[in-house]
Amino acid sequence: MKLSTRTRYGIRAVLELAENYNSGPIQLKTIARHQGISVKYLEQLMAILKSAGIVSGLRGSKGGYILTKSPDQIRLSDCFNCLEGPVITVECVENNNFCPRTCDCIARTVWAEIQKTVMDVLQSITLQSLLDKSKPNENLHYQI
Amino acid sequence: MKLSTRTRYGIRAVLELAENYNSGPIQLKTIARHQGISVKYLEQLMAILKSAGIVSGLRGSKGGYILTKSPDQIRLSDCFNCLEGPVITVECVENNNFCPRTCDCIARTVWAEIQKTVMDVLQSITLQSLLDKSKPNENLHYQI
DNA sequence: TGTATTCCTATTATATTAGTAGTATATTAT
DNA sequence: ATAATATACTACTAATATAATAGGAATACA
Repeated sequence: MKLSTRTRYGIRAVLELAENYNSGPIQLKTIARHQGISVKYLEQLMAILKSAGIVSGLRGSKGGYILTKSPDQIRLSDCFNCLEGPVITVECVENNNFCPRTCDCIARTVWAEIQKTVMDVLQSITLQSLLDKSKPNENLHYQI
Repeated sequence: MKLSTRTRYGIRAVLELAENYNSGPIQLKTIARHQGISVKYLEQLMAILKSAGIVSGLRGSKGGYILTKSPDQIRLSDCFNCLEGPVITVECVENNNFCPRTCDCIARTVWAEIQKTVMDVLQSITLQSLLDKSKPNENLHYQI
C-alpha cells in the first residue's frame, strides 16, 4: 500500500496554496520550483484537484491557482480521495456484488474497518490545522 | 493504496490453515482449489509466510503446510506485514535521513499517524478471533 | 523405486504510476 | 491588435511493480 507521488505532490501543492491563501493566485512554476516537481506533471495533478472542486485555475498572465475554500474548510480526506482514490482498495468493500459471500465474509469486515479508521483520521485534519502545526518552523515546502 | 492479491490470497490461505489447525498438514493443491488460485502462485506466497515464521512446510508425499503457532497467537498484522510490507509506504516515515526536514515536517506526522492507526487495528485481530466470527456460516473459503 | 509434495529460480505478462511533449485557449499588458 | 504568459487538454513514452507461469531440484513416504 504505497502512497503515490500523485498524492504526495498533490497535497504538497495544496498546502502551498493554503499557505498563500488570500495572496492571489500562485503559479505552477512557483510551486514546481519549491517542491522540485515538473510543471507539466503538476498540471495533471491540479486538473484532478480542480475537478474535485478543491482548487480553481486562472488563466493568462498573472494567473495561477487558488483554493476554492479557506484552508480550515478543506479536509485532508478531500484531497486524498480525489488524488489517491479509496484508502484501501478491495473490490468487495466497494461493490457488494463482487463476491457471492459478501454479507458473511469476515475478512471483508477487516478491510472495511481499516478503511473507516483511516478516513476518520484524514477527515479530522484540515489544511489549516496542518499549517498551524508548522507555523513555528515554516518548513512547509520540504518533502511530505 | 490498493491491497495486493499477494496479501489477499496469502491471508485467505493462512485462514484456511487456521481453520484446519491440528488436522495435520494441508496441501497447497487443496487450498488452491478452494480459493481459486494457482498452486504455483500460492507457493510463492507461502515462501514469504514461511520466511516470516508464520507457517512451515513439510515436503514429500502427505506433506503440506501448517501454522507454526496456534491461531490465537497469530495476529493479522504479522501476516499483513510480511505479505504487503509497511501499511503505508512513504520513504520519510521509515527512513529519517530521507529528507532534511524530517524532524519538522507536518505531513510526515499525518502519514505516521495513519500507519500507527492501521497497525493498531491489525494487531488487535488474531486468526482465531476471525474464525470465531465466521463459525456460524462457515464461509471462510470465499473471497477476501 | 516411484510418486507426491514442497522448494528454488527464472521468465513473461499485465497494469499502474510517473513523467514528457505539443498544442489550444484564455487573460493581461503594452 | 499583438505579444507574452499561464492554464487546459490530449497523447504518448518510460519505468516500476504486481501477477502469474514454468521447469526442474530436493525431500519424504509407501
